Amino acid sequence: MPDTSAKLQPPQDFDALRATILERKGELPKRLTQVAVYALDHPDEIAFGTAASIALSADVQPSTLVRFAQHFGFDGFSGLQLLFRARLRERTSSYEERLRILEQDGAALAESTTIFNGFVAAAHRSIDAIAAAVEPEAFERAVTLLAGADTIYLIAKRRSYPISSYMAYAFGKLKVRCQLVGTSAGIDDDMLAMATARDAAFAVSFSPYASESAAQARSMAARGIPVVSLTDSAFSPLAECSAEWFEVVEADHAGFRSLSASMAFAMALTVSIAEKRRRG
Amino acid sequence: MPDTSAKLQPPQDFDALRATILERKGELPKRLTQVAVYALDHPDEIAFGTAASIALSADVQPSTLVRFAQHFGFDGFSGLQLLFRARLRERTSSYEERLRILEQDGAALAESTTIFNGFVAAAHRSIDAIAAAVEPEAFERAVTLLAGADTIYLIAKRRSYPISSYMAYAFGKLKVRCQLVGTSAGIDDDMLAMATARDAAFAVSFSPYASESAAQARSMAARGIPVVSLTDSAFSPLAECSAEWFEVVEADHAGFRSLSASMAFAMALTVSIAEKRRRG
DNA sequence: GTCAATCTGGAATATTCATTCCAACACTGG
DNA sequence: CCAGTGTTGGAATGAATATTCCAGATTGAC
Repeated sequence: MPDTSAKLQPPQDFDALRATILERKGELPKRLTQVAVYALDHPDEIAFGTAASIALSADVQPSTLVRFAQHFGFDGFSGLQLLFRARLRERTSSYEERLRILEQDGAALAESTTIFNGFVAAAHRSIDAIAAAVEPEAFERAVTLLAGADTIYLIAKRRSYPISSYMAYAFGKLKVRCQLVGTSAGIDDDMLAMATARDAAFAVSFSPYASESAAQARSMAARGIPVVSLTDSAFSPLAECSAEWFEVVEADHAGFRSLSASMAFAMALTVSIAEKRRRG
Repeated sequence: MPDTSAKLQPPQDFDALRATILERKGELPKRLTQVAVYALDHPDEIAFGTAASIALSADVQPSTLVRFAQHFGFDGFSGLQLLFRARLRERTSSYEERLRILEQDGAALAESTTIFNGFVAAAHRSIDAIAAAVEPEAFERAVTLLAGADTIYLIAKRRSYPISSYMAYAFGKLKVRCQLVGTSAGIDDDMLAMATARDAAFAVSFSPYASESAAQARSMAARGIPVVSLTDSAFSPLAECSAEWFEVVEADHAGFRSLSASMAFAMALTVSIAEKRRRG
């Protein structure tokens, strides 16, 4: 029994284990690396699951889990699992602590922490708001409309641009044809001129509205190309020329809005469209 | 078999169980009361322990635990234990409980609605996860580091690009000098070559990692330019070459991840940096 | 291309665990 | 004091689980 790997002292707490794993990740065989990645990325699963269930979702054999544990000096998988459970017990208490701090609001906290907590809270609120504001029927209509289009034109400038750019990326992966409008200067209008009534457009614009986006959406609508839009007010210039439009009010922190809710909406729309196409 | 105690419907979540226990506490026999008290006082023990170990520390027999569970309509002790475990998982996100219901009753709804609800739930979970994962001290260090830089280089490709593009927009509004890397092909490396040790970089990359981003971050680090990064795993190539790095695990819905949490983080970082600069 | 060393998958095994069962016990009402 | 009903402890059981083992596959060196 050449106990080369038998560290007599297995790590005593989760942080030590984590450090050891990261340190030795280079010299690990393939399957053990796979376990290492899974373990650090899904610690909760390790804590709660059984060897069999974890093995399944990490796509390895149960025996590999045992080997992995033994490689780091544990008796078996169970010993390693104990550390993951201990971590969970401690973390929940520290998380509750954090929530308490968040509530009592920090005179004592670093300003960055206050800002961070503020954006986290704002994101939560925004997402709640959009969940309440979007009517399932309207969403379904929008999906049907866009799924039926030959090419989907994505119109967004400035602050909205990250949303359309992410949609363009996702559509690419999902093999849905789309055109991202607003990239390089100049060619936008030429691109839009090629759109036909068999296409459709999705426009995003928040106050203060980029006049260009509104103008482009209007001209599309005038040519019989249906427009779906995401905006932040019923008075938005986009609303009036859209076949369907959705209102998302991103909660702000200190006057700055994040895009968390819009991003969730955009992804839901993107995936729904792809799914509807796939089904015929 | 007088199944007087056989509630056909056992409590479905921890709060319901807790309520039921408290309600019926008076009419419980001695040993079962003992278990009830122990269970509500040491929920974590119930979640992780084995029937034997719990019995030992609650000073009852294992069989009593089973009887206790059955008394409340469960099949056996294991069924009850599941609730305690679920609670521990979901304590991280109080939203999840509410939203899980949204997710699971999708049969009657249009598919697009299910997808939408799924992304809303995933966004909530992601944001909770990042709130728990980001240490205030590390965040403050990252802010200080980036606020002290002459120019902030933003490195991100593909799926991460919307994040850096939004940061670039916000930095522009906030009058913080930055360079967005990854726009047009070719000039990226020339741009990065101009960076000096007085600058800093912020890199974002999620699995599957764009090798370009990692290489650029590494080369920056090698030239003494501090790198802060946002990524989704401790094994990310970004983690090892960063002065500070943050882990955000975006919850996924049907395999697709949105960027809600990353967006909130990015905004918090951006605004914090600007704020720190403004104050000197 | 061959060999040795290491790694991997999956069946076989040993252990641990929850559960059941029954005899002994403690209350309660007559 | 005596049934009768409900409760309790602890051993027996059977299921689930972690662990071990070995043959086959893979990798790396020469």
